[in-house]
Amino acid sequence: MRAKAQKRPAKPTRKLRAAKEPRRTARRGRRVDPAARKKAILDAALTVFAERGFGAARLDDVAARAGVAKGTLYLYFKDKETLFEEVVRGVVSPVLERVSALASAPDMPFDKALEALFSMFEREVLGTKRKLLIRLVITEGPRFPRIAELHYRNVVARIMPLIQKLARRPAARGEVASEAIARYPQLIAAPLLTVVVWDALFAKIEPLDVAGFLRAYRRLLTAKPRRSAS
Amino acid sequence: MRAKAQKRPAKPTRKLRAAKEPRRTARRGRRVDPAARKKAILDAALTVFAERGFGAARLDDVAARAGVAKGTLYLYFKDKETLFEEVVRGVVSPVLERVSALASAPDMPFDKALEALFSMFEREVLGTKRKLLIRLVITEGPRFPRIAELHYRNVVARIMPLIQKLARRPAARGEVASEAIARYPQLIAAPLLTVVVWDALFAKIEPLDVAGFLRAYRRLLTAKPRRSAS
Amino acid sequence: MRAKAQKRPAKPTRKLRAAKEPRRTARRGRRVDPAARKKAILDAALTVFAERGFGAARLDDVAARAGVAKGTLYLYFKDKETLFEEVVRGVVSPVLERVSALASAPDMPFDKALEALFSMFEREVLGTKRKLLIRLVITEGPRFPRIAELHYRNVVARIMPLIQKLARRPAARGEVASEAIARYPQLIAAPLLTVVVWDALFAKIEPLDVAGFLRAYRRLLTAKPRRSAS
Amino acid sequence: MRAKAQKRPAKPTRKLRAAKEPRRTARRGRRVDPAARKKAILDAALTVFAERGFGAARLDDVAARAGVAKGTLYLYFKDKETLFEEVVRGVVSPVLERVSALASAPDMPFDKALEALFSMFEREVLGTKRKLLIRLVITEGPRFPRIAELHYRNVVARIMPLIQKLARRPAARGEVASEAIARYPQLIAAPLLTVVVWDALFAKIEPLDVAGFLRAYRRLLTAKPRRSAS
DNA sequence: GATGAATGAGCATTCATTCAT
DNA sequence: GATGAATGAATGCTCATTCAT
Repeated sequence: MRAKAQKRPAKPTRKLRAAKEPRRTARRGRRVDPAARKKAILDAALTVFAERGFGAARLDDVAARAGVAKGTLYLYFKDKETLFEEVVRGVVSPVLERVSALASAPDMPFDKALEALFSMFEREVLGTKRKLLIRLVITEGPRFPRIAELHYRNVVARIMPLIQKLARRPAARGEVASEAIARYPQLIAAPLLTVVVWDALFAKIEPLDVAGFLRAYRRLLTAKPRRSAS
Repeated sequence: MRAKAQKRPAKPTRKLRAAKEPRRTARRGRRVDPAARKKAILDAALTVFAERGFGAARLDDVAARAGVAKGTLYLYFKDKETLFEEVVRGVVSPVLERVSALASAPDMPFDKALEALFSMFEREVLGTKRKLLIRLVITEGPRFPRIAELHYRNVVARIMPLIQKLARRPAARGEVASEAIARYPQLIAAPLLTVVVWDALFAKIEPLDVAGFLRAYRRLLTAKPRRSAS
Repeated sequence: MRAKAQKRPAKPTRKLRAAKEPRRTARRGRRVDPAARKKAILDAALTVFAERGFGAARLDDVAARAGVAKGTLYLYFKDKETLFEEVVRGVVSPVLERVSALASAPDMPFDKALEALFSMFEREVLGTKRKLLIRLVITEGPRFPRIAELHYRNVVARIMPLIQKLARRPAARGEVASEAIARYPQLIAAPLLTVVVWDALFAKIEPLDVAGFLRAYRRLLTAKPRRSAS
Repeated sequence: MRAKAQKRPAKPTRKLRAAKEPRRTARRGRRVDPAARKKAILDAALTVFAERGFGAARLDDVAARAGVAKGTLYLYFKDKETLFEEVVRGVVSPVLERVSALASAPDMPFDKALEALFSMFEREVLGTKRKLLIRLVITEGPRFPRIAELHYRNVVARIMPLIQKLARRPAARGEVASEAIARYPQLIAAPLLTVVVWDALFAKIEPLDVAGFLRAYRRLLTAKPRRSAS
């Protein structure tokens, strides 16, 4: 009996209460712009997913927070996974454009570029719900290879070359880190990651002076070495 | 997401013991040392929690991997959360001793100390299941304030002063980073965190030369500035 | 994001109420023989499936009727479909043996064999819950090709040759129907089907004298024609 | 059961109208005749109900197949049950007239009448969607007493007397079955039921020669006994 | 009249926890 | 002490029904 009969997404199983099932209510549609509603759901979902992780997040909570009925979620997203994916996708893209803009700035000196990059991060990521996304990706990435790949392709694979380009500009020559950064662009991510993680875990116990920390890191990257280090 | 988490042999609808089959009567061979059994459970739990996160981890899996019955878990741990906390606690402590040892080394130069610290990390953390713990804490910390605090107290609050002490030694004076590190010991954690996260997310897509990356980072920290930093 | 991550039967989604989820009760196992319990579930399921059809049947009802918790069903059956299949399978097999016995009876005259067959049907099928199964198969067969096939293989393909064998025995020669039955063994099923359907639909409105009806049918089959019919 | 019921194009998460796209403003071309629309819905519903059974049938599918919006169904029918009942009612009536015509034919010999009746059945029922209705009634009748009653009153209670009348005509005297049929008009239904069920379940595995089968059955009914039946 | 977005009750299935053996 | 069968709360998803447009 591995029948499978005809194909149907979920279950052939359902309903029929025989004869007099009441079938209740149904409030009216709030007549909201669908795009706005979709955004509300995505926002709510980002928060809930970030708070509890994909697995533990309850769509009931997402719906409640978005101010819609549970079933409405399924009008906009096929299922929990799809919702999750769209949350990830949606949060990332706007930032990417900013980064690209930076990289194409004609001849900004390396330290200026770094400063711009880091402060953009502070403003656009740390200052918003986007920082939740980063932890979410760290958290769920390994269990959802697609999420990791998506991020690699959309974020990592795009930002790293930009960083390398910056680091190799003539203006950067002679700074301690330019060579190292060109080879390990992860050096740029390291402090940002650290800030996000520290903030999530220890902010309440001992807040970190984010701006100071990032400034200190930038100095490391742009210092001029005496001779050659090590 | 089509992500369906780990592969496990499709649970085969437990075969009912043919009603009156003998039942391998006795306790089962040798009486296992309770401490060993507890350790087996903790080991299994670390793996399972790391693979799936706290929420998605199933105690069935932990029990199976530890080779005990599900009920047995409850003889050793009050509940899933307690087990989780003990996992975290148990993994961390051994490393701490190593770090303390480092810090008390009489007058190791800063760069040597850093090298020792990083390579200890490579060996004792990245090379073992302990790296799983780090992601686990990043992942679950915010949802388990106790875990975060525990970590802060046991790890962060102990290691940071050591680092600061190292960074302030006379031998470190004159290196670009010494001042910065003394103020932001998180600078030491940054590359380690980065390695752990990169490895978990992108290792398969584009592996990172961990040793090289850490070496490069160390160079940043120990470079001698030309005049003054910044 | 068609990730699919690692394979896992159902959903990677679950649990984690963060920290203090009560987790309640849990009555004791009734210490019933597993085989008996399985039978109780199958019995309950037959009734419920027959009452409402596969789709509309609620496992809650099955569990309640079997006197077990809902989760217990899943200890014995992988899912609703599997339960359904086992219900079908379980009900049919005992009857088959009876039929085979009939067919192997040395040289019972055709009319005796028919009488035995029909009265066996009355006793073993109409008089029991097995009659529910027949309607269930009619009802769900087309939507569950596996059920139909299963039935064909296990019931139809086994009974039809027996009937043909009976109809071709020398003792049957000369009776109106022997030739027809050999060619269309469905002739034997026709009255039985009719009884089952009539009973299910109209018994309350106008009961059918089943024994009389079947006797009348048998007479048709065993009458001796004057010359040749038609 | 792996059975997943009918195949339907995986519902593609309704594409939201791009927020302010024109909206094909007007009513949509020609105003359709309400009666025609009702008929379209009933036709669609018969198909869908027959394919999946009442419980598993989805009004979404009915609406789609009828080419109307889901809400429109409720302009024509109070609810799913009412729709179901009207489907049943609507399909049956036309056939009844044919049957009555048969019965009132002055003195058609019994075997002719039978032949006419059976071939009418082949043509008007088996050859059309009406055969779906029969299975539907068998399937859902017990759960919808109204449906069963309706059928009894409209079909059974009307056809049976006709058959009895035929069977009692002088022309039928002397045939094996005439007496039996007069007493058990279900004898006439038996082969028809059998054909419908066999066709639904086993047609693909082993098709039945319907015409041959019905002819053989008619011979049984019209054979002349040698002496006296049994 | 038509529409279809929104609603929310309903149900299959999972899994932490208990407890009789 | 150990076991694992049994429990039942929890949650993703479906779909009949409503109602603003």
